[in-house]
Amino acid sequence: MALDHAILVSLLEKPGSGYELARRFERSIGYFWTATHQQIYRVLKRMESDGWIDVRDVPQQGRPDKKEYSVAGPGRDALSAWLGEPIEPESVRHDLAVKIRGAAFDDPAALIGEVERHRRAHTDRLAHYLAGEARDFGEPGRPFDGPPDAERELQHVVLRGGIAYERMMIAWLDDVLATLARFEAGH
Amino acid sequence: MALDHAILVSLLEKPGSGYELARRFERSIGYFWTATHQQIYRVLKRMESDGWIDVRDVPQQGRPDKKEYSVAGPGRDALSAWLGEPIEPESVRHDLAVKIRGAAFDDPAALIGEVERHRRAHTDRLAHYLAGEARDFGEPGRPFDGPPDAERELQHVVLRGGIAYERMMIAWLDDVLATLARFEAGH
DNA sequence: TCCTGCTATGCAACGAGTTGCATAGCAAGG
DNA sequence: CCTTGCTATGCAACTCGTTGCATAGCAGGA
Repeated sequence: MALDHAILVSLLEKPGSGYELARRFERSIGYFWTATHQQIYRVLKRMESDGWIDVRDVPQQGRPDKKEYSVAGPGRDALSAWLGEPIEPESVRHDLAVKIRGAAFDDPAALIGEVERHRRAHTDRLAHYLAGEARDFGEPGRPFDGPPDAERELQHVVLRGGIAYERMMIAWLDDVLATLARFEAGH
Repeated sequence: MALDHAILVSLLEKPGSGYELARRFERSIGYFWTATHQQIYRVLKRMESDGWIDVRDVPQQGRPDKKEYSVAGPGRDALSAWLGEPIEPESVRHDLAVKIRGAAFDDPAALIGEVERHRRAHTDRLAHYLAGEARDFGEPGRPFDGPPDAERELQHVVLRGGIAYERMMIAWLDDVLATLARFEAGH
């Protein structure tokens, strides 16, 4: 179970509250891991009582206080141990693929709108990734020729993975649309 | 929740027992949906008591009897209704991406072996898909120019999606390996 | 003033998914 | 004969993930 580890990594990149983590899981981390605030608060509570993370009460003005979490020694060790052990290739769950195969027993053409909707979601996300890449990793921001920064480089390669995934999906959804079009009424 | 619907689609493609379904979920269906025999038996029981599927006891020689399930009217209706309603784009969970970003706080080069292992798993799966494509959708098996068979065409487009996914993953893992190599000891 | 909306945290209940274990018949090999 | 292994089905316990709801302070607009 990697939610623990996803949270640890995020807190190592930058300490923050449960709420802030939930927001990150809607953005950057959300590109490869989803979690609701409920899961996050529950895991934070458990990791704190296990001594994996430290809490610090931060009073704020103009908004409610927050608890800022940061990774403690045991948390770092747990992450390190997890990094060292092999994980299984992810188990896949593509609702849309189920729908496409199921469409053979219904009206295939009726699925076109749904597929187009998904295609839009993927082009939107691709645009979002590309904007993020230009902002955070664009040439202008890197005029110095210092030593490579591991954190930055590794974030970039993960983002490139997201970009490759979205491009692949868009191309495939075009393939799906072309296939569905062949079954349109009258043919 | 689409496990119900994945099972319905599979039973429409071909009626079978819980055990046979479990095997399909290790093969063709498993390319886009995973499920253990426990989940399958549980769902079959519920769908049967809801009248979505019919059972038929099939005595066998040389092996235990089996219960063969097939889709009944209400099951077909339920599938049809589900096909008609929009679904959310899948939520992603990539353990490997978490590990890669986490590696910045450990030894990045130590991840190389793990990434290579995943790369091998993906090349194996790609080879498997391509063999299946050649077997089931190769030119020799389609010398007739009749009307397009929806079931077959849609299975093929889903398989092409799997192939595109594996190719994308292999290319990305090469990118990851090149990135990790830059952090190797001494650099 | 009241309503809406954002930050911030949390409980309780439920449903889905995982893991360990159990049974039972039959085949094949040592 | 005994063990291993495959087909075939299932229970029980547990963990993980989702959903609905609740609280509470403060900001901004109608």
